[in-house]
Amino acid sequence: MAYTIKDVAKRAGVGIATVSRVLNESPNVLPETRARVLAVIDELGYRPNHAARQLVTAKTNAIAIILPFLTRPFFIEVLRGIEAVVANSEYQLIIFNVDSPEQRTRYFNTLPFLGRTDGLLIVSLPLAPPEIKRLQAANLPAVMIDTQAANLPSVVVDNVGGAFKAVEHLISQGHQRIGFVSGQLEPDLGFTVNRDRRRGYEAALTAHHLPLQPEYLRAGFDRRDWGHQAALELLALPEPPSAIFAANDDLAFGVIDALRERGLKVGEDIAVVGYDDLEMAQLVGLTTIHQPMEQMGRKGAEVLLAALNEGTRRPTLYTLPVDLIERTSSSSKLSQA
Amino acid sequence: MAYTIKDVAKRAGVGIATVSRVLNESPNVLPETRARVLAVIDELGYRPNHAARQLVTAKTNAIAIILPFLTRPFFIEVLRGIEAVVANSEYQLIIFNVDSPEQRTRYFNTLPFLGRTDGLLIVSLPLAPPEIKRLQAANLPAVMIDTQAANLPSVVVDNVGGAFKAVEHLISQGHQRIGFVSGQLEPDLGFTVNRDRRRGYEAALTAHHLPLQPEYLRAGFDRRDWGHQAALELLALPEPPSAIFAANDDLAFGVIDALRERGLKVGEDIAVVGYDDLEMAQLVGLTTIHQPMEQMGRKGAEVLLAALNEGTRRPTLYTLPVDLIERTSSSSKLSQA
DNA sequence: CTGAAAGCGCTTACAG
DNA sequence: CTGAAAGCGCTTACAG
Repeated sequence: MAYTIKDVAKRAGVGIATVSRVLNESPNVLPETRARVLAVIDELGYRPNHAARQLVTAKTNAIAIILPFLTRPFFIEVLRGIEAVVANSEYQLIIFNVDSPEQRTRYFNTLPFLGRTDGLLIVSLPLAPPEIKRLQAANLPAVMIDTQAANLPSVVVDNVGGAFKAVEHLISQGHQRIGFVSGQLEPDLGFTVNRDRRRGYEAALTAHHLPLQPEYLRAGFDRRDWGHQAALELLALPEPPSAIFAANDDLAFGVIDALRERGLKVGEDIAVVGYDDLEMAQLVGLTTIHQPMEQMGRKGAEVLLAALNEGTRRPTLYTLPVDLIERTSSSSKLSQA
Repeated sequence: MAYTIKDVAKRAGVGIATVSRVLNESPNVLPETRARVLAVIDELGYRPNHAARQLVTAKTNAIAIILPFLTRPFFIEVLRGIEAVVANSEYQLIIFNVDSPEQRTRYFNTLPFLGRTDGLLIVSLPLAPPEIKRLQAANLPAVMIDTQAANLPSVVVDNVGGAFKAVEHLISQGHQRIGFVSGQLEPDLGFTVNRDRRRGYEAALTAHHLPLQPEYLRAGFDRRDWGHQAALELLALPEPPSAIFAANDDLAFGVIDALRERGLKVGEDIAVVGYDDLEMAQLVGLTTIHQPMEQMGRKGAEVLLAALNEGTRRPTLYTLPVDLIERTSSSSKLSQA
């Protein structure tokens, strides 16, 4: 078996309390004692047992991140930001992927992270009031990212405002008939992105005195093939839109695919704007709304670590800005038609 | 504070050992006793303390995954496969991202996961003999994914064979001058992919009696912009290649960008083949080698869990197959030129 | 500055 | 089938 604190103490000729003090960098140790202990630790390759330490300190030195759809680029970027911050701390990162509503419910009912982590980072998953209560009862610091809860610090982006910017951009290019393609408005996991972005879409139209046309709204699924299908449906309309705003880049890629299939030149015959600014958006020349995804992760992790280290736990709302990135998919030469 | 096993025992009118037996599903408990204990557990919302359990059982119920470059699609896909398998087990997944050689060295020297995890999944990072020895000394089961170690179970794909397939495909389309764009052949972290794929490239040329032309080899960095630059360099050659094999899709995207900038039609004027079959490859019409990335993750996790649960720990090598996916970037109409 | 002792919350022989 | 007791490897008052 591995060496224990007793082995070190015996070999260094001190008590285990002294070894513990050296380990925990207590100032109350004579320099020569410390040196002797450190030498033995080094010699033996001793490493303190985490479980024992946890048991007595009631600290795990781990934080958990709970996120849906691990493979979607958005979440990956957020994860990357989180990881970067956590890696520079003393904490370890435990990951929980929640893909289905059942899984989600099970998680927040059993709180499997309880007692295994000192804090929680919840990405994009809205929490129901009883779930929030349960978290707080467990006294587990939590930070929400890309979603918010009344009593918890939350890091969000302005989805309504971003969508507004996107649609206003199309209007400024002369478009009057603008379709909106999105995922479900009331999805299983309770996301509000699609709804928020639609609100921005509607607000922009209204602000510019354009009519809201129900047939231009295509809410379906958060999948590229839905973007494809929705675009075909829009094109089949008696009066098809001259521009399409997709609630995320992935949908936009599906839209673009469909338009090309129909022989339309994106950015010339019809304009497309996405949302996310995935890496691929640049390659495709997609005008889109850039979200600071990695920065959301960083910010969330920083807020959590601050709460953990300094005990600051005010339920602040951090809203990160979004920007319109203009590319060729919405170039203006067509629009004045 | 949270309830402890003592609270449950007292309230149920039994000893703590009996509560423990119920918790651990020992058969030696009278059904009515069990029922009473379970009722109290439920009533109190009691949850056993992990640290205490770990301390006495010396099991953490966690496994760690160590991977580089968390955001690269390849690793994400592997991670996804791992997560899917681990989520269905009793284990939790701790993630360590290792991006720099210094970080890498530090990790394998300090083994920060030691005592925090029951097993290790190492993705793509080759281990030096002393590092392997250290792992084995720590008696920590480990499985290698996309890299191999002599004494450890390893899940790999046939990179040499995949590259061979890719180049042979180009040759079959009539190409004789085939460039090769890759990342560093001897990268800091010790990856061997680029080298392996180049070996496949060379083997295919040799097998078909084509000359190896040093000026067609462009080894630089694993970044899209290098693909871009390398392509420009190849085009500037007195006798530029008629086809380019890129060691991964991301490089291929850079290559394609450059070709388009130069006014070349990919798949007509010049052929391009990538490696990885990223989601984006389909959108771009890139012919490429498909790797079962998620499956590699699954397989690795399964092997590790088997080792953990059943104690099977034979150092088996699992080689997963790769396939050529033909798309428009290498369509044959040009090649007979 | 340092050591002996108590205690963290469990599991597991050992008796019965 | 069940309970009292020992022990896992630490940290932390408490004395000195």
